[in-house]
Amino acid sequence: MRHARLPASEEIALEDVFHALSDPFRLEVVRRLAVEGEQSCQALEGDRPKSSVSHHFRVLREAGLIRTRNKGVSRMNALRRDDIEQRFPGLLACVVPKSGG
Amino acid sequence: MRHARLPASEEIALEDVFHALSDPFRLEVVRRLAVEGEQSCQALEGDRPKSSVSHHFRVLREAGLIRTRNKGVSRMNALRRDDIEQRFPGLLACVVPKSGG
DNA sequence: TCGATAGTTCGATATTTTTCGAACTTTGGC
DNA sequence: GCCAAAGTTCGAAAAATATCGAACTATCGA
Repeated sequence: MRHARLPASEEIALEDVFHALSDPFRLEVVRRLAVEGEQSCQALEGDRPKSSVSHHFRVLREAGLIRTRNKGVSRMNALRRDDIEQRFPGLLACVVPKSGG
Repeated sequence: MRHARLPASEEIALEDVFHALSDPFRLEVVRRLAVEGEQSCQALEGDRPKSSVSHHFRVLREAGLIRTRNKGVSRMNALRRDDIEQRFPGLLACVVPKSGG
């Protein structure tokens, strides 16, 4: 299983982040990861076939928004909060519902 | 000349804003409007033909990012700073170079 | 090792965007 | 009214994305 490339924090490009977040499904995924923490792809798929879900997670990963690790038979996706905050301070706050504040 | 619709502040959709800003040319336009203030389309066109420039300004307008008014023979485009800030506080700060502060 | 589960990759098709020329509209100046 | 300048709109062609099934990979448990 070849893993898709993960940009370093400094390499995250604003255009790519915006493109990734311009899709309603992906925006919702990011919001849920922000609120609920690390999740498997399956936990966030709607009715979509898995190839479509996988595609959207890949876009998020390549944009630098999420990181994926193996956990048993599934893969857990986590928002790269600190990396994003460091690179584009305040961006996440615009995206996620105000989280306990 | 039928004017493209301009969403009210409350109608501005985050997906649309992100889509509008995911294009390098449009992102640059927004940055320049932020720094230099109101500009004609011509002042910001690169080498592009005017139909292409017009298209990009329309995307920005329909996303709710800019407002356009007639000024003599040209049209001046202004960033909808307050509307955007009201709807998505902090978003513009992620996009524009830190402006004296 | 076999089967099941969770994702990924590939390939083809569909949809959306972008690009650009040509024709058109609006405004200003003569 | 006529011409030029600045944009807009239309239409067609090119490019980028999204969708989805099928085949493939990796991990767990029996």
